[in-house]
Amino acid sequence: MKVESKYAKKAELLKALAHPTRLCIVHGLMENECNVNKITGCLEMPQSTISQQLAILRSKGVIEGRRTGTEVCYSVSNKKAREIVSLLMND
Amino acid sequence: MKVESKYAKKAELLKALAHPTRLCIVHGLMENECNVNKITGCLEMPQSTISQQLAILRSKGVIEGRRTGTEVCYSVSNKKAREIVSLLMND
DNA sequence: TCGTTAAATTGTAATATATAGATAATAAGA
DNA sequence: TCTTATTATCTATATATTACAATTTAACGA
Repeated sequence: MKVESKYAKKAELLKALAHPTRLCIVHGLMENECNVNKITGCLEMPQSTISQQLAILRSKGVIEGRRTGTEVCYSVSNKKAREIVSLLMND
Repeated sequence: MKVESKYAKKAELLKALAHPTRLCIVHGLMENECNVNKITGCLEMPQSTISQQLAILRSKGVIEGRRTGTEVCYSVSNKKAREIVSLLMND
């Protein structure tokens, strides 16, 4: 792989996490998986905004959701993301 | 500290690193400190572009430079940034 | 003081990202 | 099928980021 694209790829993951709302979502999901509704309540933002941030995290492979009925339960599926957030938030 | 601002602050660090050029610079500086000129040669970009990225990293406290004569030697001054980049790049 | 080298700053156009309201899709239950 | 709950998508707008050329600043030696 070319050097540039290696860094580009890695930077993509950081970029996915480099936003207060998304960081908060991922950190929250690391402790307990939950649905968009709960997150929405927590973050005091319109549902569409949260849903859009979840879509970004999903598209970058950071999280994944499984649907049960009308709800979607999200969890952090990316190990590297998990490690980075732990490292970043521990203190 | 408010929860939002905690995440905002942490996200700032990630944002500083979340760019291919900046990530490359920091990773490079972790192995050997060097001046802007060398980095410029490495990355094949105009000097002003590199200098701008260095300014961003500096302003976020990721790196610091000490001047010797006409040159400025940069090094990674932020421990957390160092750890994140190691974690991110190791594989 | 001039000229040279190295680096920082500034101006600006192109591009990307964030946000929120409105609307659509999906699933379940009456 | 109609209604409700939950989540996703569309669209418009505001804001931020990025890249580069041009300019400026800083340090040095002749």
